Amino acid sequence: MREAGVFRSAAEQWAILSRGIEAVEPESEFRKKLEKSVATGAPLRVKYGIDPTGIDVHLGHTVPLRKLRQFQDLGHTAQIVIGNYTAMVGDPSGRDETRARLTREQVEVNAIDYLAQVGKIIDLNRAEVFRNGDWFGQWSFLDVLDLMRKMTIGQMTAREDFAKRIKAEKPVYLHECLYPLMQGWDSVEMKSDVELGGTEQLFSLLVARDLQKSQGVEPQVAMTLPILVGTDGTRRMGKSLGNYIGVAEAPDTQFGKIMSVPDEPMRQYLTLLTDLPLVEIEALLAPGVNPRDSKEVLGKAIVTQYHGREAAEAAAEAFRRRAKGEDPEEIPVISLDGSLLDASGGMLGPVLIVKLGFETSTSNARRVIEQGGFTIGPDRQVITDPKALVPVSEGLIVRVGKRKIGRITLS
RNA sequence: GGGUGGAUACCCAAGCGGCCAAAGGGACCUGACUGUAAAUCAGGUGGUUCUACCUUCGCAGGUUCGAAUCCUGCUCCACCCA
Repeated sequence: MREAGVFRSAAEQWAILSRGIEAVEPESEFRKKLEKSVATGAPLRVKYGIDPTGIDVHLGHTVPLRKLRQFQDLGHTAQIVIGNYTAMVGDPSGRDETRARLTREQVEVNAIDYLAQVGKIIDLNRAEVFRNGDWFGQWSFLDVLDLMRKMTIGQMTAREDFAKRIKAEKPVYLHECLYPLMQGWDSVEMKSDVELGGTEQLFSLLVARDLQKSQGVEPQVAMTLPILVGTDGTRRMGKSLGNYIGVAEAPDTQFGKIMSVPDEPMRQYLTLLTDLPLVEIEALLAPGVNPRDSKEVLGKAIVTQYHGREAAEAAAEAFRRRAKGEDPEEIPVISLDGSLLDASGGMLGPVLIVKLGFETSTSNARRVIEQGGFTIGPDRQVITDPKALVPVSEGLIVRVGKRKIGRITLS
């Protein structure tokens, strides 16, 4: 941590801050702000907005958050704004569908949960936290109209995401048009110098400049970061797409998901999600290096950030065992109601699988059995007949597929 | 306000009276293989007391031996005209 008013040179800061970014608009203004900050000893206020719409902060969110942390480490002020009011509007950015509206209560619960997760990356003790309901909640309809007159339909519909939806004959609601204006107004209230966001946020980030100028506030610069692709390697990481890795997820899950990411986005992941020096990253990506080994380095680096080095090593080890077909060191114990067994201590396979929570329907469990994905005991006896009675005993090890495993304890 | 087109399983999207639990793609699951929970290949994916039965094609009714498919009303969406 640095003392307030003590900064590295603007050039040094630029070298650190420009890593992995998509763009800074306008760049010259940003350099000037840095220089001015060094000269006057006044830290820059760097804003990052979060919509408390869900509860899982994933690696995609950490890209701007990690950048914000870099600013913090250089002595600047992190400004987190919780869009508790805008969440009730729904951000259209990068979306081809309208977002659902959330209730006040949901938003507040989410906000608190969010901050807890964000705290893994940002030092919240040194950050300013805002809620935009603090100002929007006070507004009258007249204020809203005043805000709306700052932009035209033409400007609005020029946005790619809206244009796309219009072309696809999908609805664009008026309230969604208000979103960038509201987000921009946050910057007016917060007097932000820099705002971070994904590339799809560029429009909103620039709207803020106009609003700030109109209110006599020094305009912010927009720093955009690449959109992280998800574990499928093609689409953006997102909760609704089911291709995300959450910061709150278990070490094994995080590690496993990293290993399942296709080879292509490796460079992006290494650059944006780790602090590894760029030369080391190039070495990991060099031809001849087994991508599996590079992914292991990446996986460990990421799990370490959220769970510590020890957990990362353990996750890597557990993964290796699984890959070799060995059982994990610790097999979870699952209790089973003994009265469900018949007189000879047997149970139908599909029923057993559902009772253990490995599948949600007996039909599904039946299919898994027919496909040879169900084994029992230390010698991994394969059961392929869904009608066969499985002899259940205390301590029996049951496996479904490659990842689901449990040791039965009767109760 | 008028007109036209549309609403199908997790998502996209065929089907337009019986052969439809509903083509195809994505996603997911299982198996084989391996560089791994990559890639590739094969199979599977509404539910159940499973060679049968039950529930599903925006919602509610109706016609018919029989409807996702035809008719009526309703809800929602897009586009065109005003």
